[in-house]
Amino acid sequence: MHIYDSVQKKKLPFEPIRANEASIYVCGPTVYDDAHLGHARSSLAFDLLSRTLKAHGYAVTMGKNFTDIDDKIIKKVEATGKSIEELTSFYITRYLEEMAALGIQRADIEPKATESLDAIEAMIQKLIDKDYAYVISTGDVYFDTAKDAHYGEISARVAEDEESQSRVEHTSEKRNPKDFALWKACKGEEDICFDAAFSRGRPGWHIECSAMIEKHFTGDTDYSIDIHGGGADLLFPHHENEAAQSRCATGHALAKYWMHNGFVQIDGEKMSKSLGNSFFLKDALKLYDGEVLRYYLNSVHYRNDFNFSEEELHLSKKRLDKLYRLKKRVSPGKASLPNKNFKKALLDAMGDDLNISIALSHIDEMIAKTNDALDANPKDKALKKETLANIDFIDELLGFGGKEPFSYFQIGVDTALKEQIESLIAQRLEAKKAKDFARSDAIRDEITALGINIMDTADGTLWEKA
RNA sequence: GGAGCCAUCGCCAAGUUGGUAAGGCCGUAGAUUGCAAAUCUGCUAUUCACCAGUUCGAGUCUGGUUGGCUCCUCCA
Repeated sequence: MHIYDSVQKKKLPFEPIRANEASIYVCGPTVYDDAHLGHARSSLAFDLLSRTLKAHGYAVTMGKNFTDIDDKIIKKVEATGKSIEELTSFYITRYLEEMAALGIQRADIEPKATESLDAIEAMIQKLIDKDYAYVISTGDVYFDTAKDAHYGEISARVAEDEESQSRVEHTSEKRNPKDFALWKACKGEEDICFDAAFSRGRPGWHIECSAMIEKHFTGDTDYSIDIHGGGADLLFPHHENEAAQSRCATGHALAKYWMHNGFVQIDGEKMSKSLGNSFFLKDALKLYDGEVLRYYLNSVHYRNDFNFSEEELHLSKKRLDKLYRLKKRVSPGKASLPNKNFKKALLDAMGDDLNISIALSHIDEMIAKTNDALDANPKDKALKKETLANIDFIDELLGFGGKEPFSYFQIGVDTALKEQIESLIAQRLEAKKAKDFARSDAIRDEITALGINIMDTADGTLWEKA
């Protein structure tokens, strides 16, 4: 299996620290607001990575944090009058629910910053002791980038360029403009802060991840974890700083491989709060089924930017529908074993840095071939069982196709409507039997007007929501 | 101003070490159907933003041009 390392900028064979094991840590959200499609894409990308590694036989340990202490959270606390606990646990719960709707498997370790303060304080203290960090008069603690010879290697940033044209304003007693805060001392008495040896305050953003990884993963190996993931915007400064802290504190590298997912864009621009073009996941899930969203958001390679459009989403659903129509055709029944070649083709495609496009094309090919064979021999039981197993495997590896096929096509149809449809179909059948095609077509129009498509098959009339 | 990514059919989108353009949607012709729908089959880029170069051979390598995006501030 190969993955693309965004530090070395090339595809590398995946050789984990420990044979047959894979540890992944992904930067999770700062929980001060609802998740948007961009969060979904990142989660989806690393869910796919985790599933792929598992299918390739690795025992995966996935860690994903929640940043639950931060300026933005504090602002929101002040604005809403809610407690920080109340606020963050609300968004964490919602985040987990929404991700579950997308079929994302829960991480094995889900640390929160506020529950990792001991590890954070310990790591900062270690950096101070080793003289990689310094405390200024306000009590803030900064990382001294000049002391780290390897600083800049993660994001491949030239050391000289930052000063003159940087958009960052530097004030304070920082020794170097690139130095970043490990700990921010509290300023007012009302501030939300915690006691630490160096000052009363709260952790900087970057140190959290390093400390949590250190706490939950690190052993006495050359790297703390195998793969560190996150959005492409985290490469600098977040991951650069994480790597520096961990390297200097622990004496070994943070991650063996770094993977970054591309952005979700709206009309060709990055979706972000500041541009005001965010599409919240909760709103998307009101309009579309989570599985359809998952299929759509995963249909483009994780490293590419993803231009979201509702039109494309609908087209994408058509492709998923075909899989479920096939499933309908081979259901109900018991799955046997997936076709060996098919399974291998999917594993190979996904094993090549998650080449989802190739995987999907194999699925489409399998669908066409199976339909063809079923047209020729509708009672091929062995094929039906194998097909069910193929679809089970798709669900395991890619996370779609797992629903009961009849219910998939009835999402959003209530019981009353369902009864109405079935009654109309029965009436139409009567008309057809009497060869009263004018009437049967009129009934079909009536059904269509309800937003339902029907199709006559050898097994009777089937219907699905348009 | 600095750093990087990207540009493939009407649309979405693959394309390891250069070897003669996957797949899906749409469209179209046909099989099937009372008609549809669904399903299947055929057709649909001599060409990969543009220019020049290396090569027997380039979408794939090199240089340049144009256009788009991202990072350098919180950000998935």
